Amino acid sequence: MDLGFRGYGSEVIDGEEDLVAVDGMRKGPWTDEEDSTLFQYVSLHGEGRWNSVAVNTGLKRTGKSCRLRWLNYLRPDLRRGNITLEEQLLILELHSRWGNRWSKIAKHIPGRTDNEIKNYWRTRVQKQAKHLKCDVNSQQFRDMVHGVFIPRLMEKIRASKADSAEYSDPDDITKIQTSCNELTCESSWNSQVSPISSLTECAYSSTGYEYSEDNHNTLAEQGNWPEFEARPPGLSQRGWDEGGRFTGVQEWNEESLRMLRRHLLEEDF
DNA sequence: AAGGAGTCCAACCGCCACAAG
DNA sequence: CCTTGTGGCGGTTGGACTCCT
Repeated sequence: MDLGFRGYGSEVIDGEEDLVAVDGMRKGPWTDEEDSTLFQYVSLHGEGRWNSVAVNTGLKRTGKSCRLRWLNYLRPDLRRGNITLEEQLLILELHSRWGNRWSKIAKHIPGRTDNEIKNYWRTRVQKQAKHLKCDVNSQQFRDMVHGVFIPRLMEKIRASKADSAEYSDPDDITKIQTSCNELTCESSWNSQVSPISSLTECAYSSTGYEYSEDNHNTLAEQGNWPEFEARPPGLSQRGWDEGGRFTGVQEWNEESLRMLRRHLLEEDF
């Protein structure tokens, strides 16, 4: 059965004894035969009761292992291939809201597993944070995500869409903005989605303003609180400390943004 | 060509929540 | 209430693969 697997080591012959746990259950990479057995069983009987899957099929795998293999690899609705720009955008946005709630994030990205998203985050995003000497869980990094990574992704999406007939006018950023907003603010999302972005909250806190709808509306009416770029007077002009460490939203200015963008271009994030 | 370093990702592990008995 | 079984989740690991020197 060819399911288009891209995994490695689907046939294990040598060292087979290393793959058998003390309870007689197999461990390690799945063989094509095991995959086929599990696939046929779940296709026929549906998901759930994973321990009974192992019992009824004769697979020497734990229920947990069967469940994981199905969810992360055999499920027919899985998408294959690289994470797209739009998916990256969603991951960044959703992670900024929910943190490491991988399964919750995965539910909003059709065809992608929590494992895939988690791997993407750890290998790509955390690497960036490490290079920038920035804690991935810090407010600073969240600021960077919203202030630089997301705009950069949106620009990339805009550039790629500009090649298609759908977005024939490459200068029309509004269309892309709308497209991205649709991606990140769909009404189908559940009510736990924050009405304001963490970026906005952060921008408020950096000024000493408490966020409230009244405050927000007043400032918006005055036209001086558009979003991230709105930086109240008197804040530092530096975005980096002496050690090359990124220092956060209160330090945003043109120079710090240029430095960060240059770094990202070099890294091709 | 070789081998060391870095990357990617499938799979495992431990913990937790929840339901049933 | 406990205990046990089960499924789900996030963190971590290990090995194949790729890149770089």
